[in-house]
Amino acid sequence: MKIATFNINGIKARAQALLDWLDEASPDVVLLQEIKSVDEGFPLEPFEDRGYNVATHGQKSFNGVAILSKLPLEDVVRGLPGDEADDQARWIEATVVGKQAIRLCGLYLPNGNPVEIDAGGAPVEGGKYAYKLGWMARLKARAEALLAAEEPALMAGDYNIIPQAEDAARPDDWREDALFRLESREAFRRVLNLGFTEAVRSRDPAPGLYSFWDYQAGAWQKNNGIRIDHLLLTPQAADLMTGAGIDKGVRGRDKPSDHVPVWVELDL
DNA sequence: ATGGCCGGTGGAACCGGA
Repeated sequence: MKIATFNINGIKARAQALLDWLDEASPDVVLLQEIKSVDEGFPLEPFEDRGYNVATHGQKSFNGVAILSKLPLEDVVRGLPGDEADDQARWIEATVVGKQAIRLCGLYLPNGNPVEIDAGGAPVEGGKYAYKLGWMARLKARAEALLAAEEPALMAGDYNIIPQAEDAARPDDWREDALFRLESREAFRRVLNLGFTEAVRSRDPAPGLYSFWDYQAGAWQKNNGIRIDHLLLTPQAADLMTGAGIDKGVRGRDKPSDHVPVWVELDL
């Protein structure tokens, strides 16, 4: 079973690009981020024509996540638990059943910029950086529950986290950015250290693996990228992993997203 | 060497992204 994550940056503007990639990569499941659409605006027909079931959790203009799956989507849950006041559409999960069942969580973690911290270094309450770190604390709680189930599961999506310096072409440019600041990396590490395996890095230790290249300043042409899209597997899912990769070439096509698909192959 | 974008909204410039 091939499971991918792809920040599509607008499903209506990117439907054809996504369909082209689906036709050649044939993933069984795709976790989408930044659909930038309400549920009713998602163009279902071409995906259903290709045999995908679709579950969406959208909102107007921004954010929005979705799952495409060739297998039926069961027990769909929308929204990350832990804050009833959070109305941003950044989390969706569902179960699919192959040889065995796997719980799939798709996420669009807040960017967190601009970083607002007070004189003592604490994130300013109500600011975007505090929202990011608070969201990551909620993510950790959900991650602990997934691990406690001791079953195959994954949490994948646009984490907006550069885990280590080798995950950026120019790490010095990101030192104080919300994607790479120490608090951000520590929060990501706390989740990983619960016992997750990050699919791509676990299989390839090489630097220079990126999943995002900015539209600005010729970032793609200079290969000035960062790796911020990740697939985190529970031990029971990691034991089934047979491959993982990044479809870098997608970034070089016409009208691309600024992210590319990242995928894992599981024996189930 | 330097600077460089894009989608959505709504109907012109902004907002938000990373």
